[in-house]
This record gives sequence, C-alpha cells and structure tokens, in this order.
Amino acid sequence: MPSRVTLQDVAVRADTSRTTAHYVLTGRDREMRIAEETRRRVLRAANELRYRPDLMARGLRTRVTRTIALITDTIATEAYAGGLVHGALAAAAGHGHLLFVCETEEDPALEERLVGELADRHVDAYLYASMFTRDVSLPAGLRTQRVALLNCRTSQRKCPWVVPDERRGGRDAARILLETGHREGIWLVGEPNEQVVAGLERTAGIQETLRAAGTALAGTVHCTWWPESAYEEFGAFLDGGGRASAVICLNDRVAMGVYQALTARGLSVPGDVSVVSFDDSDLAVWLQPPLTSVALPHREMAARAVRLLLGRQTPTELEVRVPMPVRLRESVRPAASA
Amino acid sequence: MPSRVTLQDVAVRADTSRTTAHYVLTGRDREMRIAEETRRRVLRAANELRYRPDLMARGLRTRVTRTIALITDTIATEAYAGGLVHGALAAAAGHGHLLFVCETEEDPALEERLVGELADRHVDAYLYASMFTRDVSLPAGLRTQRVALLNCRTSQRKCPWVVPDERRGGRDAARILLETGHREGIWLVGEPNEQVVAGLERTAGIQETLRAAGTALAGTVHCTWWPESAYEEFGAFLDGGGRASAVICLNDRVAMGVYQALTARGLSVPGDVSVVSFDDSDLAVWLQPPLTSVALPHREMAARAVRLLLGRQTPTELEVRVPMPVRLRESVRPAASA
DNA sequence: TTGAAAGCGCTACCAC
DNA sequence: GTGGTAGCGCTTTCAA
Repeated sequence: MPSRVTLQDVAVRADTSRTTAHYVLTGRDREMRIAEETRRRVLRAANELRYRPDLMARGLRTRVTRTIALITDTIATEAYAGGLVHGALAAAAGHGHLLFVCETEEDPALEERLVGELADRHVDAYLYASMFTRDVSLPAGLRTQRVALLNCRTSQRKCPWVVPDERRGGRDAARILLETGHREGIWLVGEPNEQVVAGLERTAGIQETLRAAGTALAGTVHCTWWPESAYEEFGAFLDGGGRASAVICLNDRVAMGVYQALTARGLSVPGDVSVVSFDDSDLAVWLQPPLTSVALPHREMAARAVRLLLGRQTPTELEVRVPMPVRLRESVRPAASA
Repeated sequence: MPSRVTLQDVAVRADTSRTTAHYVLTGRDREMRIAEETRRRVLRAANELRYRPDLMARGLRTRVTRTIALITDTIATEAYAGGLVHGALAAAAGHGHLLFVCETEEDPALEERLVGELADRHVDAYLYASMFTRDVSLPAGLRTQRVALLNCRTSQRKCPWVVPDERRGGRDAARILLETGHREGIWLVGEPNEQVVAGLERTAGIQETLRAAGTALAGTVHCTWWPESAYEEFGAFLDGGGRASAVICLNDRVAMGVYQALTARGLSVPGDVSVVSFDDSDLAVWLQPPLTSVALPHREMAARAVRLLLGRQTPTELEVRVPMPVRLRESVRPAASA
C-alpha cells in the first residue's frame, strides 16, 4: 500500500485544515502568512506520517505530471543510443522529472499510437530524437506540444533542436593531422555523398581546414559506414598500390575496418598510417592502438535538450550546436618527413 | 489542447448519461444490457469527437496507470543494455503499457528517490534489472510492489527472476568445438574466478561438456573481460610459446583482444586458431572474420520478464532461464588432424 | 436498461 | 491566517 497517507491525514494530525497543510507543504506558507507554530505542526505531522503527495491526483488538477517522454526511432540497433538515453535520464532526474522512453521503430502507425498514449497520461513535454542526424517530420499529435528535437531538425514547426557541431568536428579532425605535420597523403574513408547530414558536414569541415592550410585530401576511399565494407574497400585500395600517410574515417566502425585491412597486410597504426575518426564510441578505446576520435557528445546533447524543455526562460536560440570533444589517443603520430 | 473531450461531452452528444456512455466505451455494454441503438449512438459520438479517456483521471479512481518502470543500475556504459531496454519497450507496448526508464547509477540514495517518484505516480509494476548477472538487494520501496527481476536474483523476497541459461550456453560453446573435431589444445581466455555469475556458469558448462567427451581444457589464460587485457595476456601467452588449437573467450570483448594479439603476430582466425565466444554483441559481426558467439538473449529476457509482470496468471515457476542462441560464424573451422 | 450522485486526493477560490 | 467548498474526469454503487 503505497501513498496511503493523504493530505487530509496530515491536516488532522496537525490539527488544522487541508488548505493550511497544503500551503505549508507546497512552500507557500510565507506568502499565505501561516503562523510559524502551525507551520511546524504540519511539517512534523507530514514527516511522522511519511506523507507523499499523490502526483496523479495533483496532476488531475494542475495538468502537470512532471514527466517527459523520449521518443526515438530506434534505440537498440545503435550502441550509441545509450548516451542519449543516459543524458536525458540524468537531466530529467535533475529536474525532478521522470522519463518515459518510446521506440517508434520507424513505424508511423506505432508512433501515432504511442504519442496518443503519452498524451492520455498528460506527459508535460517531449524529446523527439533520431539516432542519426536528419530532418524529421513530427507526428501530428506532437504539433501542439512542448517539444525539443534531439539530433534532428524539422521545418514544420518552430521548436528548438540540438545537434552536434559536425562542421567544427570535421575541422578539428583535419587540424589534428595538420598539427602533427600531415599535409600530403591524407585520405578520407567513408561515404560522404550519403543522405546523412553528419557525413556531409564532417567532410565539409575537413576540406575547409585543409584548404585554409593550402592543402587538400589526397582522395576518398568509398565505403559504407560499417567495418566490413571499410575492411574490403580500404583493403582493395591498399592492394591496388594505394598509399596513405594518414586516414580520416567517417566513424569508428569504418576505422575498425581500416585497422583490420592494415594489420592483415602487416601495416601498423600509427607507424605506417595515422588514423583519426569520429564518434568516440566504445570501439575507439578497444582498438589497438586506441583510436583518436572526435566524439559525438550524446549525453551533453540530451542534457541541453532537456534544459531547453524544462528550463525557465524560453530559449532565444532555436538551434543549439554542441561541440564535439576531441579524444586524442595513440593512433596519430607525426608525419615521417616535412 | 489534448484530451479536451470528456466522457460528459460524449454522453451529451449521444443524448444519454455518463454512466451509459462509460459502459459502452469500456466494452461492458453486453454485461449491462445497453440497448444496441444507444450503444451505436455512443460509439458514434465518441468517434466524432475523437474521445480519448483521460488516463490520469481514470487512474485516480482505479489506481492503475498502465505504466511500468524499468529500474537499472547503469545503461550507458554497456552497449548491451540496448537489448534489455528494447525488449522491455516492445513488450510493454504490446501490453498497452508505457515504460518509465530509470538509472540508479549504483547510488542507493538516488535509487530510493527514484523509487519514491515512481510510486508517487502509481506505476503498476517494476522491472528491476542489472547489466550483469548478479545477486541484488531490492530497495525498501519495492518490497511491497509487483516486481520481476531481470538478469539478477535476490534472496530477500519471493519474486520471479529471468536470467540467461549460462550453464547451457557454456555447454554449447564447448560442443561447437567438439563437433568440429577439436579435442586437445582448447584454451579458455578470461577470468572465470570472478565474482560474476556468468563467468562461473559458462566455465562450468564448458568443463562439463568437455569432461563428458573424455577431454578437458588445455588451460586458462587469465585476463579481465576487456580487449586490452586480453590482447596483452593472450599476446604474452603466445610469445611464451603457448599454442592453442581453439580458444573459448568469456565474452566478445575478450575475443577482440585475442584477434588483435593473433593478427599482430601474423596468425589467423580460424586458420591457426578457432575462436568461440559469448554475448554476440555488435563486435561479433564486426570482427574479421565474424565471430561465432553464444548470444545473450537480452530482448527475449526482457520480453519474458514483462510477460511475468503483466501476464494473466501468476507464474508457477519463479526462475526463468532463457536459452542463449548459438550464432555460428566463420571463426571456427575443423581441427587440423584427428 | 438508464441516470443521479458520491468520491479518488489534490488545488484553489472565497468567505470568515 | 484559516477553513469550507467546488471541482479536475473518471468509475461505480444504488435507485428508478
């Protein structure tokens, strides 16, 4: 039997009325000029009875439940997702809110059902997240709700969105190599022509910085963003006589494939080739040697989005670009010669 | 403005009372012998007004909210966690329930606060999960609640728990090698003496099956369950003249380290050494060649736990051991000779 | 068969 | 300063 003690019980035990007990328990005793003596009695009674307000009853009156929902397309397929959920969880808890988590599985019908269920339970606000950065269309039920977009954008509605600063991340990746003396023979591995915003932005940032330094990419090895594809394509590149001084991989999984292709041919990182990557997933520290990677700041992004949702003032800026921290590890070493 | 339409509105439009409307909308029209004509009017009115019952108001009366909570120690550090969350999400949705997700961060104070918050919102039932199999102590607030344990056990209370069938998984891992002709030179890599139940059970299963076949492990290479440690310890083993025909790794991360140690020395999988592992994480398919692994059935476990919680009949069996599916890939090949 | 009315626990208005 | 009282939207008993 949880929450059996009611406000009424507290009032009775404090020998006062529900109203008075209510005011002191909601911290409005000063405002209502409740006698100090009364105040103490109420507080003591509440304590002794271990009173806890029934949030459902309160919500029925106030229409606020102190709950938010994280609606995401898919959580399990991407190991990265953990950061987003974790960040949202921690931030919500910090604001005294609880978090519903939902997965739409990219199914509009399921999505609509879930949004309905959430609304029926009077969720206060929504985090609408995508596992990879892209433009989304908000489900109809969310159009009139308080929403912050996480790792995605929309053109349908004026609502704040939080994304990684991929462009700057790209610049940083290139800068790491320039600072260690790499100028020629820098290859990009991945598929930058993809629909995926991240790829385009990262590539743009890389090229921008390289150009500013008076140099450019030696070329691109095309492959999907998965180890197997990178292993094969980069292996083919090497077998075809391709030679790289440094490689920028569009994510850690691609870097894993590159490592595999290299070691299978007796080449070493960073001895023969320096490697820089993006995401800073678990893989980055598991690879041998550990991989220098520009991190996807998932936790921080989620925290920012929650703050936008629950913070006091409505944000002036609609777009928040969260910096991608650079994690320097042993996969980069100074270029052989000047 | 969501949920603005009330039962009252529907009753008015259907030209009947709230009670009648209520009965037909909750499907108790037959039981209450509501006139077919009335029934139709109510249904039509509800449809036209897009009536949706306010679950908070309903909950205030019935004390059921159709929500469950997943309380977990930590979600972000283990990429595996995704499966558990995903499974719980899908199963809960299947039962028309929404899922609160909480992370206690192994902090008893935070855990207690969260349990309190959940109770204040009248969560119907709880999934108490651990990211690695172990014995847990339930927070006080959960002692009187409907709880199912996920990937953990407790001695404090009689409540159902769901764990992987690690013992059988161990037997299967050994069987895979026996069936491909491996009898001698089978090494275990990992730390089976750990506090972790999984390690002990897996090892026990392996030894059982090997013994039944009249053979035994050639030995154990001790290391923690992380790539780096496995890379170093297994590397040292090889450098010390150690030779293995096949290796059973206590998880995929260990297998990754073993792969790295092998390829760094020009040895190949499965050409020189066959490798079998546990967990079937993302890594297993990313490694080159893809790794044969005995899967941790996280989704299925979560689904089972939800069913125990929400299913009609109270489970007769308190303990559910979920089989670990074997994923055969290219890391095993027949032993060189008989 | 249908309808009036009470009440879940809380908030908030308005008298005293 | 304090205490009735009226709902929030729903369920459910009881009478008609």
